[in-house]
Amino acid sequence: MARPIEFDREAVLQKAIGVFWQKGYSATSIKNLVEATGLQPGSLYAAFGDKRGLFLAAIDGYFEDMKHMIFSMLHTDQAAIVRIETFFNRLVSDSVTDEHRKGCFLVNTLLEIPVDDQEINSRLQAMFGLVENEFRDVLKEHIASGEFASKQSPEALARFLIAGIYGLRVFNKTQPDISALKSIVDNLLFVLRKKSCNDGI
Amino acid sequence: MARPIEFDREAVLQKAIGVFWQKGYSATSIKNLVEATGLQPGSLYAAFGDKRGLFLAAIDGYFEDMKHMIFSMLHTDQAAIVRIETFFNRLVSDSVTDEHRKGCFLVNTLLEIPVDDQEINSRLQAMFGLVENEFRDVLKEHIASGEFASKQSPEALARFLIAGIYGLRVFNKTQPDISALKSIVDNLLFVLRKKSCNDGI
DNA sequence: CTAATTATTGAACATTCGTTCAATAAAAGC
DNA sequence: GCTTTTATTGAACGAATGTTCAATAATTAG
Repeated sequence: MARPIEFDREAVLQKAIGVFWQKGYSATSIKNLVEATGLQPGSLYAAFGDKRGLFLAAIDGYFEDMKHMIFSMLHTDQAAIVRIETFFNRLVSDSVTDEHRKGCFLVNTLLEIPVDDQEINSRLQAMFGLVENEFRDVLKEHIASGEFASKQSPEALARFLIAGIYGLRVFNKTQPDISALKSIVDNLLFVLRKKSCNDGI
Repeated sequence: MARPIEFDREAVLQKAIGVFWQKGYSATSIKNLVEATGLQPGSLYAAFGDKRGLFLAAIDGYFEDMKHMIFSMLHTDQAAIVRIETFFNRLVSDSVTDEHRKGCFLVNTLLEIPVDDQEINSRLQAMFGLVENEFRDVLKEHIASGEFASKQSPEALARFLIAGIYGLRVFNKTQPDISALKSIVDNLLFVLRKKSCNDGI
């Protein structure tokens, strides 16, 4: 019935994610996106509305990828604590591997976008909330396993791990040192390891 | 001999810090700075060179203020662990007080500026390194006090606390909740509290 | 008061920004 | 083959960007 779309929307989106991830929203120009995607401005606007629309799509696309990675690590038949360890080990190895040290696109965005931008911030909040709930569920299992006795709620522990993820991502920006990151992870997970001993707080 | 400068350089710098802090480097325009400082472009350029020069001065000015606050809390006659507790309690109360949730200007900048900007990143690295060393010294005292027995080095523990600060600052962007922040701090400081028990890592 | 020096002003500069749209190209229906 | 529909192109738009500089104002030295 009409001329078909020539480009692969998903491929274009991945290119856009790469640019926004590396440069941030404000520092990314349409010219940058045109060059990276190979699309002309008109096609970009027809497909995504405007720069902000493309950015929102980039955030969503990134989170979709991230969600799959996280789920694949947290939903295995291993012990709960092992799954969490796996997650953090992967976070460390990914951090040192990333040569451009881009960190987490969502964390970067969270700090770049002003808090009064409700559209973006409520999205980010929902995304981080979803990850937090994933950890909470795994921590429930961990507690139920009897390997770990604490008065703390799985919710509080999940928030602690989420803050730990943030800390690692930012730390990697200043000191991309694998042994430093590993020792931070060790201290983070220490809180989840001992049977008693940790209720004096 | 000549016409004297009318404005207060320090006051202008503080205004500029406020704008850069709230909006970030890229999203801040000269117009924003002109409006905030009350200076005309020409005066701004005469005093600070260019936008980047003003930004660098803003970073330096912010760190100077921050350094004084940190030093005042970490150099008291209280026990080492109490000083660290004081620091984190202050961090939490400041976080929830900050109605614009601007977080830490330096952390925001760290995530905004690409890693290949050596001039800015080496400054930030030096600044965070200085804070890390402050914590390391207090942690040395803490270990020496005998209140805490661990195989871990004060350096590793300092890195852990620094990552904890990062984590708290980012966490506050998504969930500015005082009890959540407090529980994160509790878990952070738990690592420094028990005498033995924490060397199984 | 005059001359010299420097600060302040704000209009003007060349770019770059995000965005639009008429012209063109490519497909499908008849 | 012709019409219809939609995708692609890329030049063009006004607005905003960071920066400059000639004109003006304010001060001191002599």
